[in-house]
Amino acid sequence: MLEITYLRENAARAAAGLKKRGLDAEQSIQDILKLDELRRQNQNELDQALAESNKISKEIGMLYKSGKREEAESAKQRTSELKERIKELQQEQEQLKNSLEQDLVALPNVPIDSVPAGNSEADNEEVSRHGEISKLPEGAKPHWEIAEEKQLIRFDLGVKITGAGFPVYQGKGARLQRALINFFLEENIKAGFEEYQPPLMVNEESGFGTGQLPDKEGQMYHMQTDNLYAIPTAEVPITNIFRDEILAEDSLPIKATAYSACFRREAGSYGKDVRGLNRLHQFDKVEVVCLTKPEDSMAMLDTMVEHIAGLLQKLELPYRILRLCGGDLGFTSAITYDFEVWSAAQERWLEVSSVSNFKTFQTNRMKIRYRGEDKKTQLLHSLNGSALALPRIVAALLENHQGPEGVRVPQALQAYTGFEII
RNA sequence: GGAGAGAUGGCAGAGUGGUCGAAUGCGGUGGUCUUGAAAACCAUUGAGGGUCACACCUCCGGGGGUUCGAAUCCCUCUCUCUCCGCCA
Repeated sequence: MLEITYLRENAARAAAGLKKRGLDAEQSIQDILKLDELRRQNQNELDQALAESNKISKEIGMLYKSGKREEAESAKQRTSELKERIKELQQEQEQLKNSLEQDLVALPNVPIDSVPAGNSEADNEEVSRHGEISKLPEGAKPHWEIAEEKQLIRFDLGVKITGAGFPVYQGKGARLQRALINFFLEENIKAGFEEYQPPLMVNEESGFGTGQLPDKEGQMYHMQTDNLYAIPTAEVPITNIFRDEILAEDSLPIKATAYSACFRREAGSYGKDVRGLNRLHQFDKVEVVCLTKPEDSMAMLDTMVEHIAGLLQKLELPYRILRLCGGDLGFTSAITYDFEVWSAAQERWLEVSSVSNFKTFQTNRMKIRYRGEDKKTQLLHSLNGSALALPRIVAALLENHQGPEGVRVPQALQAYTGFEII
């Protein structure tokens, strides 16, 4: 949710920024500012009426105390009209607040200056490309065939016990998963992130906090009996840890990492994109979440990008970094870098990480603040990224590192797998 | 699943109809003292809205009600804790 104070002062800038998303928001921003104006007017009136009413009440109290019953009774008469007026004003205030909130919540984050305009993936900017994209030898296979042949991932068993999109990992496939999780966590810890193990289910409030609710309600699994949601990413519980907190300046920046299973209904996505590990209902991911002072968030974004790039390099995977265009940007993000690894057999890029700076968009909703030197509370900036999502990494590892002897485990990972060849 | 207790400021914990945004203690901050520190003492210390700044308004788990007036009374919801049962 954008800050109303920001809109008051930067209406034109905001509208220009939102245009990069292909959104003409000029009118709705004007509407919001108008509502804001009305609301404040109304509140002024209401406050005055309340002040008056408070004053009279106090007087009545004192009159009773000094035994002047009659005067007190007559003072009571005066309040009835005032009470009516207060009730009216309060109802108006409620309505104004609601519509203001509703309109405000409907606006996506304003992209920062460096975000290119554009409508779709095609307009994303390739920032850099790393590693060799080598042609695979004759007879090379897509990951799902390798996984099936070597009994690493049992899609059939997943279907049997749960359903499509819930694979069973077996033998070296399971050990590879565990190794990757450990590898990512250890690397993140080395980079200064603190490890957390969050709940895999969250309440409604947390869903609202990070913005999954109410918009993406259908994307989460919902346990109706207890009204809990299975997390689509560790971002949700981790960021919500800090909801409604005022953090001490010297605890910043917050750098958190967590492994979690992630659950996504992926309603409406079918076709070849869902083949193998490309898209699942349950998958593993190690996430990083940061909270910084406003002035530090862009530097933190760079640090995160660099760190994630390092992970992919250690896995010896060819990858590229994209700066998403306005139209491809998530609702809450001000700037996002996507990491894509090359799927050698499918001959296409697969997204494995998305690193974003949300500025105050999330923290405004969650009221995550800190107290600066001037003693005033101020909203923090939040950032997060995958470091990394496993399934597509596994797909890329199997495909890119396949050879006549089997699949080669990258050096950096061998300490975690305990084997060199799959 | 059964029974009970509770939800107040960073924490602990008073407050049962009026000057209570809320005693007290701890913690935090500033100061006095000290070579320095500790201790002691003094002062200060919730959040949000509003304002150029004040004034002023709102908030004692959420919602509703009674009343001139509610942290305090009533209704309702949510959550937490304790005991018993079951169980990894």
